[in-house]
Amino acid sequence: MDSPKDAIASLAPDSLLRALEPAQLEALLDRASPRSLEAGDTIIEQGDEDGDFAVFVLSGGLKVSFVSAGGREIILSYCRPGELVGEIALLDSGPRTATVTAAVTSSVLLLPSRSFLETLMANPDSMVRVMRELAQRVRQQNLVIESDRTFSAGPRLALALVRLIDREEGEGRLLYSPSQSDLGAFAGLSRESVSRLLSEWENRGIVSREGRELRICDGEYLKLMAEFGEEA
Amino acid sequence: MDSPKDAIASLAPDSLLRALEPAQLEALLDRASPRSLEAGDTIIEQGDEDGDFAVFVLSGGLKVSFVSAGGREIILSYCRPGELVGEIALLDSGPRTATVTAAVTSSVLLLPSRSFLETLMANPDSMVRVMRELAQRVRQQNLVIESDRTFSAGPRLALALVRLIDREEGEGRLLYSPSQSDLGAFAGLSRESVSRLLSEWENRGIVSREGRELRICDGEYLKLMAEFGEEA
DNA sequence: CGCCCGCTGTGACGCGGGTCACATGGTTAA
DNA sequence: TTAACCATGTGACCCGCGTCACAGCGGGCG
Repeated sequence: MDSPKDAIASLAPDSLLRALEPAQLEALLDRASPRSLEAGDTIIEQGDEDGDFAVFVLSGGLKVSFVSAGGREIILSYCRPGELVGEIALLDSGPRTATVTAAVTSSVLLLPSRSFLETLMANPDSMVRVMRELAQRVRQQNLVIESDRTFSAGPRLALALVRLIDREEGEGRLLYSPSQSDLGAFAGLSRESVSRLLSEWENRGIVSREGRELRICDGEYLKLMAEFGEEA
Repeated sequence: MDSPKDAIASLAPDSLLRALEPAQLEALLDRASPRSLEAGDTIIEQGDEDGDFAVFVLSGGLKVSFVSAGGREIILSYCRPGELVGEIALLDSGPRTATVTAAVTSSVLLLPSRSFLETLMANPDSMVRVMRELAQRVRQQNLVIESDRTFSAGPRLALALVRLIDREEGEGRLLYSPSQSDLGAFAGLSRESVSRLLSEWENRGIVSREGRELRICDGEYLKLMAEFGEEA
């Protein structure tokens, strides 16, 4: 069987829900609704006022994005199994500011606001974990702001790719197969620039493409570029 | 007298430390060190490994910044009284990624990691507040990323100014008197662009300058520009 | 006083990358 | 098959803003 509990057990040991006491986990799962998503399915929509739940990723991967004032899509992050999404609107009870869609077939757990907060309050340890996750997110965003402001197109795309590398699958596989438009929205570039950069990198042997699949050949190089800029 | 406790009492009612039980506050203050800062004094340095304390702003204002890979300064935010800074390194026990200096004469409270966390754990309510503050920060950063990516120089500078408006002092006063370089580092612009924009806005009556002091005349206009772009 | 240093204004120049336009190829539906 | 659609390649153009260079101006200090 593939009950939520099994899925949780297979996650990283420091993942949020694994921090809970069995009894509390049980109680939380009782009130949570599991849900399966096909690639492209939307689970949270930008602008929703009644965002009374957080989403916990059991398997697959979610894409967090919003459309900016200019009408362009901006992809903020991709969430992996074990991560929590949508808890921000829940914490400050504001409206949803981003849309969350499945990047690939995924299964998630919808945690209703009330029971989620209750469980947290009853388990300070897990609260520290949530705070830690928020802290990481702030750090990650600082990186993106730095990258946006100080680097040219190459390093920015490099950062986007590095953030997409699948840490489970070996050999430079990505979390999913993004279109060039997606990469652009993630890196803050136009689709055309992405296309030109990828061609160049393919020639240099940094990435390769088999069909529509993108493979990272020299991840180290990309990491250096993302951190230090064009000529590392 | 102006003991920390008095200072705290004068802060916004939803501020973090005011959430504590009197006994807990007492205990925390016992282990905290108050500190006075002159404008320009540094209290946290980017790269510090032993960042075992958070900083609570009692009065004045702090500037949070770091120097990017390109050597340019990036200003992430300005902290007002009642806000907490430097808790991120503490939560995930990473190194300090930003430098914190006093923008004006300020008084702060240094909260040692241990007692801070202990107090939080003992008071779930205050933990929720910290989470809320982190959530706000994430939202704010999303805004900055959006602004960086979709807007030209004008709206970006507008956002920087809006973020600097002093909500206490009426009449478009700023938190402090930033140099054009500071504004550039905050908005992600060159010093020269800031200069040109401010001149233009002064002609249009949107801002005014008395000496080195910058005054916001039409804050609403700036807010619109920051949110929707050049021609609002 | 004269000197230096930091902040500020302004012109000229160059280039990175966004935008537009169009071609190609692969995939689905009629 | 043809048509429609989408993702992708690529060239040409253009303009915003960063960079460089320099000038004026306080203000502090020896």
